[in-house]
Amino acid sequence: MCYHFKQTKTIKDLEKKFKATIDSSETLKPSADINGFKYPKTPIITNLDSSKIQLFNWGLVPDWANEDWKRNYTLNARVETLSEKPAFKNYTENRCIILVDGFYEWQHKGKEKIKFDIGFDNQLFAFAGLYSNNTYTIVTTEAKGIMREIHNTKLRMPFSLKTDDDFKNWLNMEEVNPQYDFTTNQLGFSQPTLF
DNA sequence: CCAGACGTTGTT
DNA sequence: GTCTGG
DNA sequence: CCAGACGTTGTT
DNA sequence: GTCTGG
Repeated sequence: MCYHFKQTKTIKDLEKKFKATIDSSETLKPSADINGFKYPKTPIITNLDSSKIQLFNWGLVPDWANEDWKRNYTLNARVETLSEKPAFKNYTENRCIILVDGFYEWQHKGKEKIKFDIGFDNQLFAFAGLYSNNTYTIVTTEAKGIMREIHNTKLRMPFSLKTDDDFKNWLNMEEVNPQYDFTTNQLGFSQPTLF
């Protein structure tokens, strides 16, 4: 799963990395602590117009949902069942990528929980996502590589995209595999990295 | 048949 | 809106 | 979809 | 076996 990530880069950095422009009327708030449970607006790119960076709210709300829709439960979407779930099946072609430079997971060690900052050397990358109206969900997949050590209870990780081809393939419904050669940074302890 | 769900798996 | 548990 | 009913209508 | 309430 993925409920906490960071997007600390500037508009200029985003535009350069993703070869897209952001509408100046939008207010981008770089943050090292983006919490899904607050349904924040964060930068994404949709397959409708990949030349534009837009700000959508995290937590997908289906068209038919009423006002008490629990967005907590649509922060993530399992890639294995996207086309089966009522909340997601209509949106499997509403592809988007979520622009980030890292995310957080807590490794369980006995009773302790150790926080990790995970990414690709703090460089911008993206999560695979789906959107409905102005909301999105982050697609998750089975944990691989180092994520199996860190997210050692649920064994899930965000479906991460790193290269221009990855971005394009996800948006165009082409085959794409998640990247998982993450760099990690243990927070709150002396040693900066593990493994 | 229809009311109720529809989703994921948290650190605080 | 569609699916499903009861 | 499946567990559970599936019957009648007495007074003792 | 078939119907139906939940």
